[in-house]
Amino acid sequence: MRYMDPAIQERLNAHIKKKGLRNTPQRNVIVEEIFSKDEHFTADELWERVRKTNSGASRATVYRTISLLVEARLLHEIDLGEEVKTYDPNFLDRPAHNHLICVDCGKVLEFEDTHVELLNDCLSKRMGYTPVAQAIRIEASCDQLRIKKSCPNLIKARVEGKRLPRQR
Amino acid sequence: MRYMDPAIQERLNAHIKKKGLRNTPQRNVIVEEIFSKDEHFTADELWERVRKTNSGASRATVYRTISLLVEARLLHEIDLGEEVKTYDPNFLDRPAHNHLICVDCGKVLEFEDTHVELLNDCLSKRMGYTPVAQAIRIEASCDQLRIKKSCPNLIKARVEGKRLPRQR
DNA sequence: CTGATTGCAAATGCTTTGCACGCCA
DNA sequence: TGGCGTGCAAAGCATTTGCAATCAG
Repeated sequence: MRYMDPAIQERLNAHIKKKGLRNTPQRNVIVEEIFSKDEHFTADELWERVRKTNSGASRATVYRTISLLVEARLLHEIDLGEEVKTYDPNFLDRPAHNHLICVDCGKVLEFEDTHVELLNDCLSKRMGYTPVAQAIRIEASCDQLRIKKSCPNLIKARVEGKRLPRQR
Repeated sequence: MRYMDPAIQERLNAHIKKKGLRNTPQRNVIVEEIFSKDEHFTADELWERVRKTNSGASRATVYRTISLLVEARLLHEIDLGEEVKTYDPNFLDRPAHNHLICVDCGKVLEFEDTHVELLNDCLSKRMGYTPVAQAIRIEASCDQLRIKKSCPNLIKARVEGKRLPRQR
């Protein structure tokens, strides 16, 4: 459990003011719910979490708030290779991070790496384009599982009954 | 205009045989349509192209054939940051390519770069995961446009009435 | 007061599916 | 002949939107 970074509230207020929007209790509950954890989520998962707060906020408002936050660049839509859209609330802390997905257990890890910048520079020189943003999804297999034949995440995922990645 | 690589047909036949499936004229028309160009496409764009062949293949069969080809790993779903799914028929030629999207005109360029392999090695050492696949989308601005105030792609895109990227 | 925001339900848009018929092997 | 593949229309599903009521500033 994590408390919401005050910088989020600040930036959101700035956005709201700039756009001539208003403050509402429903929106505040949803924003609080999003940024009180560092978990990735889908719209539906967020709606479930919001519902449990008994704040009365509706599904439509959840969707509208997500759009608002994405527009304000406080929340990012990320590509995890899933069918449904997934959102990531951690870009204020780590603006340049990307995602690694374990093909064995489905666990998502965030990473930052200087090779991404090197790649950007290289493309700039070779292709005549200057990168402004990148979205990298890396699917990888767990070394520990291959070597030791077991991996704590996989065991945990099975115990929790999570849907494991499709096998190839 | 490009002719379809015979290797595609071969691999598709192998997949069909292995799965106990059958050859049909509708499916052949759709496969031919996909691999006769190196263009990325959405299901709906493909359906339009197939319709013009007057082969009588239906929209449902277009969707079913796309699924079949993705499963056979002859076609890849790619992340261009669009709302609708986009498919790329060029992975047999260049299995490790990724995509750069011009934020000015929307043009999509394919690239391969050794830094991606370096990134993979690095993650392997640092995080204990061995990458098996990656999907990289880089958004970049056109240097020529910034320097010369004009870019042939942008002019072309405007003439053709293409929808330009949303401005930020 | 003004108009942004909300909840609800209906609408939307892409994709999948059930079914009966047809066709490949 | 068996059962895979097809077209059609209906269903599914996530997301968006119209509307009237409500509420913030």
